[in-house]
Amino acid sequence: MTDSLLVRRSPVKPCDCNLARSFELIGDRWTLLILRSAMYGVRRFDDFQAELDVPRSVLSARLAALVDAGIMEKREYREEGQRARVEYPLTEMGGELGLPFFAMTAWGDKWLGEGEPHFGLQSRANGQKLKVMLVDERGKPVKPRDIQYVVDKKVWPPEGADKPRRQPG
Amino acid sequence: MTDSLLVRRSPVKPCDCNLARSFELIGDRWTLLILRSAMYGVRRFDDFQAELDVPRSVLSARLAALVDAGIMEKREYREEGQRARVEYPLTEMGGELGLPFFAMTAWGDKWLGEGEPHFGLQSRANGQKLKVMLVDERGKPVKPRDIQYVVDKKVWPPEGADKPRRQPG
DNA sequence: AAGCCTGAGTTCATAATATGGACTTAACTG
DNA sequence: CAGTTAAGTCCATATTATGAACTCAGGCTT
Repeated sequence: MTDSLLVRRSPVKPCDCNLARSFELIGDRWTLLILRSAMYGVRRFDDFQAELDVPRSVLSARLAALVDAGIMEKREYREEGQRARVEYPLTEMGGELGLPFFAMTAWGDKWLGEGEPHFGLQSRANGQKLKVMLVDERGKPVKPRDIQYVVDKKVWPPEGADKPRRQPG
Repeated sequence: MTDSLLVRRSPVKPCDCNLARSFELIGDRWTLLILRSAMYGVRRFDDFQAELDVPRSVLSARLAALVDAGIMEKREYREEGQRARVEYPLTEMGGELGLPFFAMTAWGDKWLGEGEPHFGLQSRANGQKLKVMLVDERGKPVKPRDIQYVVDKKVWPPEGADKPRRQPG
């Protein structure tokens, strides 16, 4: 009965890892906070600036990087009888960060929250609360104990070794 | 038929937001990469250092912060006939970042990946691939169109306004 | 027309962090 | 006893962030 295997390297090198790549793109405090606001619908330079109190020069650089990455779009728009303005809406790519962000919100609610969380999701159809889960191909929820990592079609860590100490979920 | 409402502030102030709080704790490139490796089972100082090529002084500071936050634990252990060593396993709190990280991985696979992803999850019981989804209280998957934001028990954005341009999922 | 306001930035001097390499310390090992 | 390994610390330099002030264009007011 060994204690759990000593894992000395990740099975996916950081440079081949889409999680690591994502973090390269958006894994920085201001970028994440900008995206949080964007997810709620904020779109204008000065509104991001006022809400987050981010230095204007940093905001400018971060928005440019997000546009460059395809996560936001820079767009001119014109309200009735107003001059043209700039807005930064999320693209489809950016919008789909909603799921990881909501999973992260749930984590924060559980581990950092005081009292009831302010924010949640519900079904428009029946008002039921929604949560993020791991499901199998039939849509059936899976228990944490039943989860295995797979790397390049092989179970990981290799046979004989214990499973990693922690599993998602 | 107005164009979508101009949202000028998030409905949850950053300082009251558990998502923003999470980002304060772990929203930094090295911290995220350290946690990625930790999720795969890496636990030792030099192994994090070698895998990520992170400056030792930065690694030291980040690990201390993660321990302080309760996300990792600093622990002495001793292998058979070896001297005592230090390891940094994830706590339960840290392990539960698996779900948001996996959601993020799926996003990266879709939008940044080239070719087939290297990493996935499967059911131990039947080998089925697993994915992250939004489900209602009965465990039924929900379509993106059917999702509403709720802030302090009220639907948001307020009635009359359009929904935010993008929805999670 | 002159001056004011607003949104969306840019510029720049200073402050805070990161970086990389060398150094330290405490067990073991041959 | 000298060498090695793991887990750090220390420090000079380089990079990035910060905050305040400035720019610029279009529209509004009188």
